[in-house]
Amino acid sequence: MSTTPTVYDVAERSGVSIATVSRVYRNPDSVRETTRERVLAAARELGYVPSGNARGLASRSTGVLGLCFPDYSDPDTETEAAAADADDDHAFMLYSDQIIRGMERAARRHGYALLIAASLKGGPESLVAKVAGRVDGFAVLARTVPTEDLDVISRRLPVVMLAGPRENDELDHLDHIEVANADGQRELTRHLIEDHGLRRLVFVGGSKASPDAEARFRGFQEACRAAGLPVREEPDLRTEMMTQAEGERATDALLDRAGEESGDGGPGGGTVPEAMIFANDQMAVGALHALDRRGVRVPDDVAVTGFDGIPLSRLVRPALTTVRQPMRQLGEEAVELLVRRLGEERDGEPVSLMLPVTVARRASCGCGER
Amino acid sequence: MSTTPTVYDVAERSGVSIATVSRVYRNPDSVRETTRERVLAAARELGYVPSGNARGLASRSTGVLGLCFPDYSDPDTETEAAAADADDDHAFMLYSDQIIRGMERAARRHGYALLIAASLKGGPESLVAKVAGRVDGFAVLARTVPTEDLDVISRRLPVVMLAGPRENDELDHLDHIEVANADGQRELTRHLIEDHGLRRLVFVGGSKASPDAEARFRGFQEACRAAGLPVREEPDLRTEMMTQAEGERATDALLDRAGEESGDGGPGGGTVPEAMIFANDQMAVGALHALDRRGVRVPDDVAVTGFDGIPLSRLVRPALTTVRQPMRQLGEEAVELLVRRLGEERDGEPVSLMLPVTVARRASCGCGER
DNA sequence: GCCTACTGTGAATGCGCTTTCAATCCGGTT
DNA sequence: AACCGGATTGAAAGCGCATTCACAGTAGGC
Repeated sequence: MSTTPTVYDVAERSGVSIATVSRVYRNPDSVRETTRERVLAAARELGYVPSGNARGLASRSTGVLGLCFPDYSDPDTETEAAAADADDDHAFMLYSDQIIRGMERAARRHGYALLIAASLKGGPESLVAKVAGRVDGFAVLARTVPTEDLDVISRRLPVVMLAGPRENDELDHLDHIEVANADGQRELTRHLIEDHGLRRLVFVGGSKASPDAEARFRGFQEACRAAGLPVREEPDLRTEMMTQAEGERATDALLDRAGEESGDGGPGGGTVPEAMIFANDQMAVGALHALDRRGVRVPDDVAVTGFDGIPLSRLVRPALTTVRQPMRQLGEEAVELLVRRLGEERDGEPVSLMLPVTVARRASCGCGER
Repeated sequence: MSTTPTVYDVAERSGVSIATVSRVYRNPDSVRETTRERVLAAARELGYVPSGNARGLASRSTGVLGLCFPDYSDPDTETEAAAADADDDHAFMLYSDQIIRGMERAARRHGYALLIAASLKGGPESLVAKVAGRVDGFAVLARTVPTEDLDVISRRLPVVMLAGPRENDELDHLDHIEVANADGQRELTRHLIEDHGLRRLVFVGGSKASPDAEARFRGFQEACRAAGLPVREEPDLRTEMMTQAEGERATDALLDRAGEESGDGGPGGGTVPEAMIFANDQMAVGALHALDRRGVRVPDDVAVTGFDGIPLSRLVRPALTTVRQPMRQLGEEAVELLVRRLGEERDGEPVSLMLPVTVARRASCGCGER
């Protein structure tokens, strides 16, 4: 590893010019076979590997696409987490993992590599500079990068925003891909109401800061309205995090509340819900635990639904009825869009895709096997 | 996006030289505050983002680490898989996902970004060139990159090999991190023998091509030898793939065989095993299905164990006793090692780490909750 | 009021490769 | 034997930034 060989070394050793060496790698057919062999042999002997940087600099393109996503987990809990191997942590990760996987695959198909970087909350623009400067284009999970930075960067290279609604008008020139949260929740709710004849529904949402959760709640509202059920202004319960633990807690809270109310004489055994609708799978799984613990049977006593379609959702018993999010596809679409932006459609109207979701009817609502 | 601004543009606009612009980004404190502000303002107005390529070229380092791992899934099954969302596929991915996650985190801690690239089987050196040229160092999952290429590349930048034993002598100058497969399986087997008093064990391994599976089998052999049990030369059964489906099939085969043998009068109810030991969790989970189907109770009638500690392993019922592989840690260690190689310990004896594993005693062997 | 010691900044060079543009080579022609 | 068109190859000019090295200011010290 004394001094890394360059085109010059290879050129000298094989008795050609550096231009020819370059051509051997870039466009092999334009070099006579005998020459090519000679160059490749020299390269092999020298241990030559073309410098991506020099290549990129000279050709003004890196062949790399990027992805910025939120940090996996709290740095604080890191040491404990390593041992504890927390469930929530695991499930959370799948979210971005799926996107990574989708992007990686699509990127490879187009001959790109994938650069990934999680943004730590505090870290300012180091992330941005690091990634933005080394890629031909990249995708950002909503709320990962400060709007201001995005604004600057998007002037230099294509950026596509993933999930979450357009944040504000400043960024509406960016391409954007989201998932049909509202549609999915509406359809799922409709299913519960019409196909299962359930009426007393409760919706457990996340914080207002989660655009996904909010969109889902809107879908819920729409379904209620369409069915002529009372439409509430707010979720029956909000949680700060959308974790299993919170879902469990929320369930306890709801059932306790219902118990008290029916205890003091509600209207006809009253307020115990027939269906508990959670804004994501994590919470729904937590709810299943809580219900199991309290001896409430699912779906016989109460139906439970989630949202996301994480793998865990169909491993639990009863398998969770949910809305499957095409996260992998989201990643793939992001790449397709970027590639298009890097090709013919350099400019052109900003695109805004909404990926369709599908309702997975499983046991926890009374459908499916078991 | 007409023409992307460069240092020159920023320099001109802010009335300084390009050297000063560069300093503002590289070493802000060396520039007077008023000047710095002026430069940053100009940069913002212009939408300037430093070119990672130019930076890397000039400073001979990229600030990026790489990871090469095997392709996620068959390209053939891609379209079906998207819909089918195959379980095996999912679980397999977790393997590399965990490593990615570990590397990403550690890399970020050290100020590096992570470049990932799955290697397609056919693709020749494109992968190598693509990644190797753009990173300061990288990790390779065993058998992902042709030995020959690795040899060339490792002369240019640090490479650490993950999992799998050293392949052969040619590569023994590479750093190498593996997981204590044999130790783990030995300890797990010892547990079954000594703590549960089980004697009639069967081991289901994978193909000989899997070094991990082979190492695990060795651990099994050692435990048998230590306990004075008969030591077999080969696993009781080998499967081609190590999937759930195969595990299920293998289980059927074993039980059918045992049934026949005891049917024709084996010695005392004889050859039905007391414990079925699988070389990985996937197969063990498949086995649980098969056993459930056949009405064989676990762990009462037979104990079952896996290896890997995939999340699924503790979601199944009964929860699977297994050996937990620290994949995330593996990723982190890889980065630590690379960083060290890029720092003080540029050269020095090749390191070979073996990460300790821990046995997770759960219900499927008769331990644990439930 | 001249000299030393810094602090900030600019000029210039090169990192390793791609990419015209032009020169050279080749076999076949006239 | 001079000539021609395409196939190969070379020469040279950057790509955008980091980094000496040297040079202006500016203080502080005598």
